[in-house]
Amino acid sequence: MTGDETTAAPRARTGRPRAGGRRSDGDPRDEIVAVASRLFAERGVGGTTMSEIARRSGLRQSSVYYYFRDKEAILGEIVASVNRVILDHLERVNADGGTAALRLYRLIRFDARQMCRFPFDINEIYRLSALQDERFAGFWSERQELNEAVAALVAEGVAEGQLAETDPRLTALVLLSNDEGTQNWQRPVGAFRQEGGEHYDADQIATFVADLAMRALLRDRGRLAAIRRRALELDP
Amino acid sequence: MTGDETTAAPRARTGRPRAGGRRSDGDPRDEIVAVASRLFAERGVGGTTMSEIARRSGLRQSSVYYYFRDKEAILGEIVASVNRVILDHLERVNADGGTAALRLYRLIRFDARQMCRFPFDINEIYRLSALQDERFAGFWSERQELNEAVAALVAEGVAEGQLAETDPRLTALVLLSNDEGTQNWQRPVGAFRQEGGEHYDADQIATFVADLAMRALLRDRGRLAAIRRRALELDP
DNA sequence: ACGACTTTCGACACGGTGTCGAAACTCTCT
DNA sequence: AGAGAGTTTCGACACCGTGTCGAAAGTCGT
Repeated sequence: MTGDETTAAPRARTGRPRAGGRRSDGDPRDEIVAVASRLFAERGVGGTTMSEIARRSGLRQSSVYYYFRDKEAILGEIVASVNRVILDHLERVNADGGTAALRLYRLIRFDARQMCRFPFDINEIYRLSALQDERFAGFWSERQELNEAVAALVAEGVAEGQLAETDPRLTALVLLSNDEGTQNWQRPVGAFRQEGGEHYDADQIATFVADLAMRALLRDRGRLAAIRRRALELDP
Repeated sequence: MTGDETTAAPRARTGRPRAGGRRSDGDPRDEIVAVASRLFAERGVGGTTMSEIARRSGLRQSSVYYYFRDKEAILGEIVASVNRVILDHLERVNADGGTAALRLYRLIRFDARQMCRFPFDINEIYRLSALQDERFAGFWSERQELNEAVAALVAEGVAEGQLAETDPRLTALVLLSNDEGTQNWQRPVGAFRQEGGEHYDADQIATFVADLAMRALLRDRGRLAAIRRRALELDP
């Protein structure tokens, strides 16, 4: 949103005026993305039509193709930052320091909570983006980066003697799919919810998932309570 | 397949003959299901058209609607027995007896291995079936039955003193989504495969997932090796 | 031979995707 | 002031996939 819109009348827009006289409140691209985000959350990507996105954006169906090549291009825009959030948290966690076990706990708990709160079906996104590797290359390389970071933390914890012997690569895969699995029990909106998660909030679920992971991994499980306490201080 | 096909010429089929002279080798319903299974595994349900199912079944596109109301009806037929397999194993495991921890290990390991080998994307199936609750009610009630059975095993193990204190309901959810997560690392066919799982076979992954689960849950992790050994004897 | 039944097909309506060319404006230059 | 370029939007359309409908083309029984 530029300054124009909040004070004087918005400056004239070039281009053909819209039918029905409705003007965009801002950049049509941003509005399309916002509208599509809500629809993807409610109905999934497959259940959302370009016509509906256009209609709710105040455009005709064909106009959307002026800004986006296709529906997957809109999706790409929306999910471009998904992994960035958890990778930024990883950097923060590593910058804060602490044992590998503490940092791992913080990361897992953060990721699980984010997945609980994530409005989109991550599995649908995985599958759609897997079908178009080139266009979602960034998404996958970031996801791989996260996997490797978790595996590295696990390996570090084992080397420190705080974590018991384990295969770091498989462990990372399991931990991250634990987090993703939470989407099937609790999500802000969406058609599908498996019974069971609705009695808990995102924090409870995330803390539980992180606890269970550390119970599996810690050589001395007596240390879990202290790790949890410290993590909750650092990431309320 | 009836006896007719293997000896004498197949008995005349009523109804309009197929274009191109090709005859069905058996029940057209069964052939449609078989063809659709392969296509759903390769391309996902969403990526499979009724035209392609018809074509590979030797029919015209509209003929498929004579046997199935729509694509989801075919899917329903295919997945009708998915949960039955793991529920049957649960019955077998309970009939065999043994501690709750042993039975839990066997169940988790079996489910994870089944998920590795399952050609379809379980998450796509979840989402498609969630959108049509009435038609997939059986699927969901069986899934819920499995959840409750796992929760009950966990509760029993805690009561026996073999498993450490935990929330049985959340634990069941985590364990089963561990199993499902394996689909993203290894599956017989399918477009999507997250890097990491390809170096392991289904047995290795399943045993690892079961091990990690028990490491989290067992009060005395020293018992894990004996449980694993016993489980591998019972379920090679 | 005829009618009932079954299985299959062709034609079609409808909805969704995506393209194309033009409408309807703004802006700049002469 | 007018012309041309550019931008944004729209209408029309081709194509594809779903799903329906009525008829074709058989078999079977009376």
